[in-house]
Amino acid sequence: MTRDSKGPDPQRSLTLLWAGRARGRRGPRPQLSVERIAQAAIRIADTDGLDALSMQRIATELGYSTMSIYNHIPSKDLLLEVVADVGAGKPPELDSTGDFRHAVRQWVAALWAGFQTRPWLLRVPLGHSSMGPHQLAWLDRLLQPLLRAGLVGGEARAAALHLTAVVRGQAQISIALTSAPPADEGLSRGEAELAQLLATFINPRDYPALAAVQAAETAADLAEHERADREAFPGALSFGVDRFLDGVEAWVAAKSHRRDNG
Amino acid sequence: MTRDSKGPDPQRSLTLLWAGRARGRRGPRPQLSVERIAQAAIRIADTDGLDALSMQRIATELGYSTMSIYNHIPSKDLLLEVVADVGAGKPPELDSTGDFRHAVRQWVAALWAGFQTRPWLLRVPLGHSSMGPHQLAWLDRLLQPLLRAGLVGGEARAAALHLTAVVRGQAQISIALTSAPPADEGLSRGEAELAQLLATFINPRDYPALAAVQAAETAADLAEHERADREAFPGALSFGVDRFLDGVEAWVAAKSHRRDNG
DNA sequence: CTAAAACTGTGTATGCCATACGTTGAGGTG
DNA sequence: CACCTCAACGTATGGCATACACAGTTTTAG
Repeated sequence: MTRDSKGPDPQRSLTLLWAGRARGRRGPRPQLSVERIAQAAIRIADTDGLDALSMQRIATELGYSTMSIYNHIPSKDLLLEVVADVGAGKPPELDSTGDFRHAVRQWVAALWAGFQTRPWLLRVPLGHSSMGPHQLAWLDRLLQPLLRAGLVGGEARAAALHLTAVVRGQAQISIALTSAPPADEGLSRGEAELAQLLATFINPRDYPALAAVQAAETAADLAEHERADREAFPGALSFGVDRFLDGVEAWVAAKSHRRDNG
Repeated sequence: MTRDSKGPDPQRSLTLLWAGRARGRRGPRPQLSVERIAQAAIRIADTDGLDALSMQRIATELGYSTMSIYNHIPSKDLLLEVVADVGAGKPPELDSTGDFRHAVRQWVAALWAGFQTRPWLLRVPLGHSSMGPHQLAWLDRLLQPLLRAGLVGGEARAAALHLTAVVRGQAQISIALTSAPPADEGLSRGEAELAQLLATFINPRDYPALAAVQAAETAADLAEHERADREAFPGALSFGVDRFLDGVEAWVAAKSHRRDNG
C-alpha cells in the first residue's frame, strides 16, 4: 500500500475491493484497516449524510490522525468505491422454489429497501465498485431465478442489468422528489401546494401528454397513494417490473416453442 | 434574488428552474443571468469534467468576480439543479406515425446518446431538476407513444418512469465500467486482462450463477461485441427494452380483450 | 425633484477539504 | 544485530463554497 500514484486504475480498485491483505509484512502491525475505515465511513454517511463524509471526520471517528487513512487507501475516490460496495451489504435469500417471478420481486424489494435505508448510496459515483464482491453477490442472486426461468447466459445478464438499472433509477428519481422542505416559518406548505405550483407551468400547449395524464389522474389518485404506502415498493416500480417479467416469460415461451418445432 | 436562506427549498428550485425573470426591479440592470451562468457551467463540464466545475471557474470564464454568481443563484447545489435540467437539452422528435415501439426506441436511443455525450449528467445529484422544463419535455415526448399504444394515465406514467430509469441506470453502469486506465507505463493492459483478473475472483462456489453465465458466454462473445458497436445502443439495453415493450403490448392487448368480453 | 430603498458587482476573509511531504519509531528480515 | 519497510503523525499547500461589508446604479416613494 503506502505511497502510490493516483488516476483511475482498475487494477488497484479491484485489489482494494477484494482485499485479501497479505500478512507477513514488515513494520509495525497496522491497527487501522480498509475494513474498519469503510465501516466508519458508512456509519458517518448513515447518520450525517454523504456530505459529512470527509477523511478528517473518519480519522477523528476512529481516533487517528487524518493522514493515517492514506496508509490504507490511496484516495477518497477509491475509498468511495469501497464504501459503495461494502455499503450494499449482503443480498437477500430468495425463495428458490416455485415461481421465478416471486423471487425476482423479492430481490427488487430488497434492493429498493436498501436504497431507502441508505439513500446516499445513490449519490456515490459507481467507479469500479460494480465489480466488488458485494455487488457481484447481488448480481449472482438475481441471475439464479432468471436462469431458472429459462434465459440463456447473455439474456440473463441483460435482464439482470435491466432490473438493477430500473431499481437504481427509480430510487434515484423517487428520492430526488422526496427531499423534505425545511418546514420552518410556521406554514410548511405540503407537496400538494407544490404540485399545484408545478401544475401552473404544465400548460397543455407545451406538454400535451403530460397534461392529459395529469388530468386523468386526479380521480383515483388518493386511493392508489394510500395503498402504495403499504406495498414493498411503489406502484410505478411494480408495474414496470411486472410488464418486464411478462415480456421475459413470453420470450422464454416463444423460444421453447421454436425449439419444439425446429 | 439577492441574499437568501439555504436549505432544500422546492419552491425556490422551481422558480429558478422555470426562470421567467420579472423585469422592472430596482438596481443596476443585471449583466449576468441564470441562463448565461448555466451555459458557462455546461461548457466547463463538457470540456473539463464535473470536478473542474467551480464557482470561481465559472466566474473567470464569464469575466466576473466569483461572488457575482451568488447574486443570481443562491448556492452551488441549486446551480447544479439548473445545470442538470438545461444540460439535458431538448428531447428528440419522434415518428408519430406507425409503431409505438419504434418511437420508444428512438427516444431511448436519444437519451442514451445524450448520456454518452455528457457523462457528467449522471453524476449530478437530481435534486428537483427532474421537474425542470427540459426534463418534463423529455417525459412528455415519451408519454406520447405510450398513450398511443393504449396505456391509460397511471400506466403510461409508470412505464415512462421505468424506461427513464432503465436508461439512466444502464448508462451509469456502462460509464462506470468504461473508465479508461491511465495507459502510461508502456504496457496499458486492456480490458481483457482486467476481466481475466476478475475471473479469478469469481469462483463457482461463491458465485454459481455468475460463473455459469460467464462460462456460457466466451463462445459467441466476440461477434456480439462487434455488432454492438454499430447499434444505437448496446445489446443489453436493447434486450431489456424490447422485453418490456413486449410486456406492455401484451398488457394492452389483454385489457382491450377484457373490455370486448366485459 | 429628491431621497430612500433595492439591487448588482467587487474584494476580502473564514473555515473546511483533499492531499503532498518529511519525520519518527516499530518490528520483521537478513 | 543491523537494516529495511512500513504505520502513524504533524505540518503545509492550494482549492473550494460562501459569509460579509462596501460601492455604484437605478427604480420608486414622497
